[in-house]
Amino acid sequence: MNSLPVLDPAPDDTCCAPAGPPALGAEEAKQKALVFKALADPNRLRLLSIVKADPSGESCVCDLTEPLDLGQPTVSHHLKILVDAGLLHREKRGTWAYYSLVPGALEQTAGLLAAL
Amino acid sequence: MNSLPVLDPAPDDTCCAPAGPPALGAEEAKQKALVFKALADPNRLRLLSIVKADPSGESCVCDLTEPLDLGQPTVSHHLKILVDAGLLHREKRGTWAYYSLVPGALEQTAGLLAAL
DNA sequence: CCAACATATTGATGTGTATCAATATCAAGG
DNA sequence: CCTTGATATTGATACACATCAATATGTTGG
Repeated sequence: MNSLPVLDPAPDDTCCAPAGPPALGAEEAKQKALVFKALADPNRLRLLSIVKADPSGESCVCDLTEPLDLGQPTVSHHLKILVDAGLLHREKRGTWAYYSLVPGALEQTAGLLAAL
Repeated sequence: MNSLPVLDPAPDDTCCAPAGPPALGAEEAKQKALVFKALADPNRLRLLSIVKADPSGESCVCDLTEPLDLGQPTVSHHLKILVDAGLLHREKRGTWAYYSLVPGALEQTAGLLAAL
């Protein structure tokens, strides 16, 4: 009920600031920090890595619980955080939920660093 | 007493893995997560931004406390985390401590995302 | 409709962290 | 030496978060 795609839009203060604050504004910083918060956990990095490495480009939860040695609810929780951050895409087919990288999301996140 | 430069070295398992694990290993993931943990706070992102934006390339703590509206010990704490992550460099000249971006650190961090 | 299975949600718990007040360290000036 | 000023460290507190057990939801097959 609370999906907040942090990466996609962000079209509010990156353009022609009228009296631009000298550096990163508080709001902007909070938004960007959300993405890095999603990346600030070893298991979530591994989840991204596994999903990215899969030849089919997607993985279901059942394929992700075992390599991380975590319980299924925990993996589900981490996946939700990655989806909310705009890094992963979730598609449910039948009983299974398939997760895949949002195209360009990692590159866009890398761009956040360059734009600091 | 506990400086752990996460970014600089990392020359232990990026080369010719003998029986390479399918994706990101647990150790490697923990290391990388440390850098993103350092970035996962709005105030730390703003600190980096301010230091980067300064024409002289460096800022002292006294210049950083005011724009963030935080106490001096808190700013000092955040700066330490950024230094430990290998993102900032600290140089003390006289009474003042000057912080500057570690050259290439942000680009290297962006590279971590591409290498997932 | 019911049983079985995959995933998500909830509640509880321990750990980490951001912040501040108080104090310590340490350099410069008198 | 002592005082002043800048930065760092410590202790305490409130809040966020990672994890799991238990349960709910929802889908497939009989």
